[in-house]
Amino acid sequence: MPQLQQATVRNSLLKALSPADFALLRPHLEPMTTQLREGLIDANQPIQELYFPEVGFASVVTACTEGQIEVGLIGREGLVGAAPVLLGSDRTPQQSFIQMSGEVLRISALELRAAVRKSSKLQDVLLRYVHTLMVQISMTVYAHAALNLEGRLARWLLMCHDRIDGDELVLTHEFLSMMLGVQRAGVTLALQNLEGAGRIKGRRKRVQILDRSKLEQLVGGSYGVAEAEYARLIGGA
Amino acid sequence: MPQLQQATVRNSLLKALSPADFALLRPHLEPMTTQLREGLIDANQPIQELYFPEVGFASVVTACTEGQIEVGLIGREGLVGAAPVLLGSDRTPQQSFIQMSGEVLRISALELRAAVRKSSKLQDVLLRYVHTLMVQISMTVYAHAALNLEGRLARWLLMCHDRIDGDELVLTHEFLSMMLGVQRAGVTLALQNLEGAGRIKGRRKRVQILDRSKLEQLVGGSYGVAEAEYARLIGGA
DNA sequence: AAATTATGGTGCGATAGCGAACAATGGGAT
DNA sequence: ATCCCATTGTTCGCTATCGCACCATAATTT
Repeated sequence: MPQLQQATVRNSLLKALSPADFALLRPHLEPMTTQLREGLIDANQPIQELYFPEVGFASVVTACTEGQIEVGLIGREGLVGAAPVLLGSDRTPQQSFIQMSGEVLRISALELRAAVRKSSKLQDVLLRYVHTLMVQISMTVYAHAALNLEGRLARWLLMCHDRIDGDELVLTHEFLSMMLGVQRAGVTLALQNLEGAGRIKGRRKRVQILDRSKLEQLVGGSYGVAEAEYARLIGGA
Repeated sequence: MPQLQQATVRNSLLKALSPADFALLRPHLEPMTTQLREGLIDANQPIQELYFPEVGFASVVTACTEGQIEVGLIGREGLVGAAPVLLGSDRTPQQSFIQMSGEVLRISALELRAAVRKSSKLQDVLLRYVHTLMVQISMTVYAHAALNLEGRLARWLLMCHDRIDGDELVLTHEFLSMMLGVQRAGVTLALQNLEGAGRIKGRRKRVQILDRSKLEQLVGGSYGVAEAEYARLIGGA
């Protein structure tokens, strides 16, 4: 297997590292394909590995009494498992799994911790990423508190769109309903509204993003804040 | 003014520090009384100071288009401003202000950063605290997504109760309604329900906690997770 | 003591989303 | 080509909460 080149990785967190920091991680990055719903981080279990998504993305959810609620989305801009491990906990009550299949670069928690100890610059970048994740989660609170289903759906579509190539998301209404914590029929109606307004185009198992700016009108500012923090602190790709 | 003693501070994050780490911070801690609604951290402004609450607590809110929504609560267990500063951002899109007046120990961001650079053990403790804060915010997402007003109110009361001495909270329905992102009349009804079930006793501008376990029944597991992480990672006080 | 303001209590129509059905449809399997 | 079933579309009554308005009561000021 050819060594990974920083210029060819698609994860923008890895891209943003200094060449020296990337070299620290490179020997320990293992490419891996991911399947829909594949678990990456289990709740309250020691975290053995972290994952830099290259294609596809993962959800971070809180699993509570009934059903799970998504709190964050991590794609090629991030690192799944970063928050607990970088903050010094070997586990977390949250859970992460693949939401859209693709590829990740896996690294053992041990090696990541060692690399971070060697390079404080590396630690700094990753901690700044954790900050953007915290902002994202905070905006998710806002979205649930202030937006109706249609608005939350619009926000979710925008965030997914950022993390894929092209304009077409492959997912079912059922799936969306779980992530947003609402019933499936409600998703169908909300999607129809979005489609009627020319914001998206729905096909079976597919949602095509037609007009991002029209979607952004619905989210009451809950989209874009975390993204701006990322651009400011990590890199403006 | 007498030097602060670690044994007599009430902030449990300061208490949890090693004596050497506390000594690093001590010269820079300035006691300060706080007023209701006093701003501690402004949104998108350089953070000059951080605050260890001693008495009272602060809210972290996301200010968006319309109204602000509370995402977290920081009292004598924590450090206001910890998340952005420890994660390497000099500012944050969120805002923090005093929710219940009292006392804080103020420290300049400059001095805190310097101390953290000198002692990685100090940094580790503070980062673990940031982790617990992240968990708290995640559970706030869950609360908004899965609980009705009564449940969210119960959770909020429990969290406040942890951060005060005694059983009586001084606050108005109006205030609660802003924090929970609902209308004032709804808070009145929810409080009446809680009171009818013997969980609390309401007086004008006052809410007395009568039965914590009955309150915990309403929150669907959204209370306690962050607190358990704190006990596990910082100290079981 | 009277006036004023802040706070809490209550009622009513409107709406969003739930829960639970059932119908229609498209695409993969055989 | 046909069948089957996952997926999507649609409907209906129900409940929580909103938005608004109005009144009651306590605290504060004069």
